[in-house]
Amino acid sequence: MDKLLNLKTAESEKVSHSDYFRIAISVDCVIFGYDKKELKILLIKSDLAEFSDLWSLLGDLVRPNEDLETASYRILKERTGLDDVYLEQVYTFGSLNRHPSGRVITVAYYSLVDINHLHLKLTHNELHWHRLTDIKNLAFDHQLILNTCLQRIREQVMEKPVIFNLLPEKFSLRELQELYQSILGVNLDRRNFRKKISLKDWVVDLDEMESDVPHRPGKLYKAKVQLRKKQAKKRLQSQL
Amino acid sequence: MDKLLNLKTAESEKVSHSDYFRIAISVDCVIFGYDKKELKILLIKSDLAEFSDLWSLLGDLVRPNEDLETASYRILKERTGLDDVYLEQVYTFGSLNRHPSGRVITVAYYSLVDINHLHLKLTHNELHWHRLTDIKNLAFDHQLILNTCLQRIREQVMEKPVIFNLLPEKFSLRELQELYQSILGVNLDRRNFRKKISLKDWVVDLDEMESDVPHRPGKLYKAKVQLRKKQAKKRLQSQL
DNA sequence: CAGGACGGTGGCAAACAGCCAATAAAATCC
DNA sequence: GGATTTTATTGGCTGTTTGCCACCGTCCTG
Repeated sequence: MDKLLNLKTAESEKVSHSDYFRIAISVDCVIFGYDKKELKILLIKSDLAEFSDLWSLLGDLVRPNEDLETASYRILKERTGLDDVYLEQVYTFGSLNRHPSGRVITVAYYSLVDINHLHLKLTHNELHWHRLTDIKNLAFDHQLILNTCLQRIREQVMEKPVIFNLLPEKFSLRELQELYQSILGVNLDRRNFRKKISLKDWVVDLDEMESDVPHRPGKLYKAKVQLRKKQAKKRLQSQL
Repeated sequence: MDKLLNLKTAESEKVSHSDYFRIAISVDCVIFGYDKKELKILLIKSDLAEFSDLWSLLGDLVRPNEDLETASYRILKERTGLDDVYLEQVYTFGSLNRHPSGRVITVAYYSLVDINHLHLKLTHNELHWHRLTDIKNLAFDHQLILNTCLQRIREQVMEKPVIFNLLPEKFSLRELQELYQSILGVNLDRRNFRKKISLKDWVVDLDEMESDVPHRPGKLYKAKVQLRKKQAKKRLQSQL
């Protein structure tokens, strides 16, 4: 039950109505990319003195007139220029002291983008891709948020065809396998991998070959379905 | 990135600092129980005129000095008297118009309680257990929240030993199977079920028998591990 | 003491998952 | 252009898991 107008309980414990509006809410996006056979995360230099020289996730406060998804898409659009990306809510973090400037509850989303298909405005904000394996100390509780999102994506990557959002439109099975290995952190048997992928019926053979590779070129494939913004919304609504 | 003190972006779009504190945050608990071979949900009569005669989930606004889990436990304690329950965050709902009285973002939790081991204060608040199959129109977006939590519990019930929170301490394998069937909405083969449970190593044979049953009594078991409040906290922290 | 309800148990077949190696095609190097 | 390197492509064997099925025993009730 939500109650705004019925504050009997609250009043009896000396909490005034306006106190309930002393909590701010933000979204933080764990933006995954994939390049040079490594999983990357997009981070920005923290703008808080407490965390000077630390990196943090991309996020912002939620505005009174936008819903959570809209806020996430806004952040992604502002930072990456993309607005047709895969985005999924993961978890909400609300510890009392997670933000040094006050009470901020944050809703974490993960996002998957094709790192080579976007051109960041890297000019005046310190925005950079970091290898997952290099990330150590993040500002706030962003390390926890990142770990939680990574765990979620690992769970989902074999269940739903989300992974293709990290790849260019055309890709070889070798590239796909290397990406899976980066995400899961294990090596996969090539033949078993190809069997499993073909069973899942997620990719379409394009009848084209790689070019500009220093070895025998492989066949190119594309994703059969691409889970993106619109599809994600439909999916949520269908839960009703 | 969270920003409270750096509101350049916001100001340039005519959003003042105080606007960010016009969003309230609540938690809503989907409290599952199990009785008479049916899955039940604990609901309360909505106290909003807009939703008169509709039932709603148990929830309340989050206080400025409590974190999300604390708020959920407080609600459970207030309503059910229990404070050692299994509780898990599921999803956060933040549509603009989900609450008729203003902007309220709510974090949904599901909870599993032993329905026969608690004595509700059913006196002056209209608080009742409802059969899952009877629930039709809930207040707010609570039907969506319920469906989302139900989906989550269905995903988790074969993965983690959470289900025992719905049962009394001692139970027979038949009771356990019937509970699984209620949650999953399917019938299970008895022999396969028993094989699978014994493989999972979640239960301990108590060397006791059912009594007061109008048929041949079965063996009684108890849960080997009980995921409850303290364990849940440890689990979250270990993600760090 | 007969009937009803449930308890307890295992084997067979199909699908799936993990493991392994040999040949072919293209690029590079000399 | 021949040798070398790198990767592509493909299938069968094996152990494991999953799904499906039926009978006899025991306790209770009437």
